[in-house]
Amino acid sequence: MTRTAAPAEFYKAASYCAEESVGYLMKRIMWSIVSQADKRLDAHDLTSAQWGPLMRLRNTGGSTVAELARWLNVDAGAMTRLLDRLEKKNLCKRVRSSEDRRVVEVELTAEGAAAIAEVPAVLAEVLNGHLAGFSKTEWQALRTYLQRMLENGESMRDPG
Amino acid sequence: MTRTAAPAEFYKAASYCAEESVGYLMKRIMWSIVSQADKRLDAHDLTSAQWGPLMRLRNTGGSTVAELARWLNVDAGAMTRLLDRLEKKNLCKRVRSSEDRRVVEVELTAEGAAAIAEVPAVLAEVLNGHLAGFSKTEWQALRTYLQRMLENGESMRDPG
DNA sequence: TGACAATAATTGTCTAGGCATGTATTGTTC
DNA sequence: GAACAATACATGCCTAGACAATTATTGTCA
Repeated sequence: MTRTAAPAEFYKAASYCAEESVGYLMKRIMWSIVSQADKRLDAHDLTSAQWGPLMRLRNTGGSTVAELARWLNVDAGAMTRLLDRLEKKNLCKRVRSSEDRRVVEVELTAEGAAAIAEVPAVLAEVLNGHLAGFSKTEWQALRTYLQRMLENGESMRDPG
Repeated sequence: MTRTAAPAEFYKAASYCAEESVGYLMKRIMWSIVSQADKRLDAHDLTSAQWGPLMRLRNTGGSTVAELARWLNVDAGAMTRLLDRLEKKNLCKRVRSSEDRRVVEVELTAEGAAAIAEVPAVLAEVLNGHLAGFSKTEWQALRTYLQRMLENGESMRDPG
């Protein structure tokens, strides 16, 4: 049973200022990363919401609607409709499972695989660009900090 | 004229893995922060998209549609419709400017101010929770890293 | 086995954002 | 002052996500 650290006291209600919070900072960094990745990928007619599930399909070699929705942290209904759009563009294919007839298996088509071929290179380039000037030590420190924030968030959600 | 640092090479196209990237980490932290703030605020019938402009109005003591859209990094059309919804709930009020008849000035109503009264406390609490166990030095280092990433993103966007 | 819960996928309805277009107003330039 | 660009706001149409309800199927347990 791990003892959870007490919350920090860096931010106070009375003097709270959005511009100075790590939340707003991260939000702006995400805007920057997503918009730059989108700009480099829009020739492929793929939106930032669309290459997410396609990449997941590529990495896992096939998945299901529910698993994709969980991994991308979106509603199952939203995933159904996103897959509708992807399937209409022939980027993925849905097949009803024979073992469990509730689930629908999703796989990447050849066209879908071609569409995301450049995604890893673009993401790597954009991330590396945002980390320009970082030493390896600094990069690792940043990842450790982020990992700790994520774990703190999880223990806030679960009954502490 | 500041010399821009060369992009880092932490991520490579061939071995790119979403789970290990700082981008996916930050995305998950933002999910965690937003969902926990929303959970603590939903009694007030305010969505995460709605307290943003209201807080900005509170901090600036009034603004315009375009300024709000710029600050929140959204489309002016989206802002118009968001303000439609907020105005329908009597949380803000729009008045055509008399100096420049193109602009519409937006102000917080008393009801709107009441609705966001607890937002700063909730945001401070959620952020502090995610920073549990951080020393002041670590928090400052994190902020510096994030600030540098943001600046890197800006110099990628502008002609380098 | 039969009742009941749990899970998977879908659909309807809402909020929400992006992009293109339209309209009114203001600034600029000749 | 008239033509033109620029700006502010609004609207239409699309993608997208959240929530609730529905249906089909599977698992569980008395």
